[in-house]
Amino acid sequence: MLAPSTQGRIARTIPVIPDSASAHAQEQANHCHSCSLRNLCLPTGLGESDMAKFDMIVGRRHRIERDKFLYRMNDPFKYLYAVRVGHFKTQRIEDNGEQQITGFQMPGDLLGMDAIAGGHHYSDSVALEDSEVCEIPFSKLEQLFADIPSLLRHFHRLMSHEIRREQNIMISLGNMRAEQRLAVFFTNLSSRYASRGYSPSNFHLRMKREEIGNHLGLRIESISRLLARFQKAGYVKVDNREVRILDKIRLETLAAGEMAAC
Amino acid sequence: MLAPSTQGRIARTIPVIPDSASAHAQEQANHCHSCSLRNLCLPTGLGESDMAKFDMIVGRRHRIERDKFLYRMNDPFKYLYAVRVGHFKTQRIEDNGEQQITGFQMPGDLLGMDAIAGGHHYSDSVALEDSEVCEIPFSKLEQLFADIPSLLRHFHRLMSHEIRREQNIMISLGNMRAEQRLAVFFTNLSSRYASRGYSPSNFHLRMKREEIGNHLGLRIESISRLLARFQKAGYVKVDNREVRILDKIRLETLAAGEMAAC
DNA sequence: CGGATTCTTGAAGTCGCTCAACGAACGTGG
DNA sequence: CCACGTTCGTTGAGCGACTTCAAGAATCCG
Repeated sequence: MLAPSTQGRIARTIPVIPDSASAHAQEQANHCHSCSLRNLCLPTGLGESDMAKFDMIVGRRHRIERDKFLYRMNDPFKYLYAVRVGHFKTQRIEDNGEQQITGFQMPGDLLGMDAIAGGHHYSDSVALEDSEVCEIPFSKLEQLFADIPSLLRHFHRLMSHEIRREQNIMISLGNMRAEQRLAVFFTNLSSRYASRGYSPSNFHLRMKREEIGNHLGLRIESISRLLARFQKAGYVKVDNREVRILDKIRLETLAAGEMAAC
Repeated sequence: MLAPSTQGRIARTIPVIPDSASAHAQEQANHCHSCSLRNLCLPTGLGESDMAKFDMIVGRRHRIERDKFLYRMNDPFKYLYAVRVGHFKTQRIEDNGEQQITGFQMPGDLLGMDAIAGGHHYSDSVALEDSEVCEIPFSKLEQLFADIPSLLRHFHRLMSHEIRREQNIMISLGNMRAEQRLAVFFTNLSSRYASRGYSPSNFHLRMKREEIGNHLGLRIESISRLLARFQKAGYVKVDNREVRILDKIRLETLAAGEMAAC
């Protein structure tokens, strides 16, 4: 059954992935064709035989514990990674300590594309919970592009999509009020969960308030106050990191730039 | 002679490109191998014969008048464009009127990569002065990738580089004070002109104050005030749109996050 | 020249930040 | 299982950076 909702009271350390999907991932660990993410991930749209070829080059599946790094800035670049289970954040930390979380990744998302330009990773990737990734050797991927034009085409779409995603964040950071930024953040999370078969109205935040704030260019106190206001206004119900979207329409209106009445 | 500096008092409508380069572009309009931008542009690093192949697929060179659109959001995507002469801005305008200038492009920069994902352009591209672009049919480019692996590799580097560029803007918008953002903007412009053989310390702003402000998430009045402060502090000399960087070190210190003394 | 656009400067206002204190949840070790 | 230190989150009061509003100066360009 698709569209399992994230569960209610789960201790933080346990990956909040529906048991069925999680078990599924364990059992059929090594083949894209049986992976539930094959319609989101890099091999999307490949035929049977091409997907098998792709499968051949995919390296080991790695488990990354919570708070551990998948890669660090300036690490040599050899692999792209596809998130299989769990959540990650990518961040850049400047010499002077300035930090920006550039994105949150969930199953099906591809990590490491910003490393291609320089041969070294350009950001850190940190697991927000115990997670798993598929390791994709980039040089082998490049060889495969010659064989499978549709794989190349999809890869370009993914990179282009990443550029778009970042443009959207630029709009958020450059143009929007705090309230609107947070509304956009929630609607975005919601639709990403929806396209992965999870509940769009009922999910668990894998990141701290501080990380949300950093990503949105706001302080932790602002996030806290905004959540309180959203809740008071009846847009959402927030219990610790458990979020229930109560008024999707109003939230989307906020995200579109309409000011809140309160 | 390389490193020509931009010139002093030039009317706005005239492209502020050194005469020699401009004439060069006119005369040898249709071949990458004689283009002064071949070390920045898409065919960078190709050998003679591969560059000739690439040259074959490059379509017409277009002239775009100031304030005219190279493409508009939602236009069907057929071509990437390489800036040959002049400057552009790319912007996204949301339904509610929110606008964000996502970048300023100069000769050698590649335009339109955000369109690959959806088959339609995701932003507007507007000429800031009378400009010229080379039109690169994307479907032919894709075919060529099979022939010229090094072209594909460089294309990936360019897309990855675009992702990095936008991450840097995210840091600017999310983490930095107004002062620091402007300093970063200037040092960035400076180094881009330097890598194109222009003076890094003496250049003409092709964009309005308002456009700088929009790009940096600030109001036009803030830009104006900051420029006045920078000038008073002796970091730069600003005469209308003519900029001379007087204290490169201090400006870079500001850009790195050190607060100004004033 | 003269209207329109762009830019500058000042004064007042506001949104989000800083600082501070407290409370809740976690998780490690007894 | 509870105790206790630590991390994380909430709330309030005051402040400051940037915005908004407004007016005027400079520049552009037909």
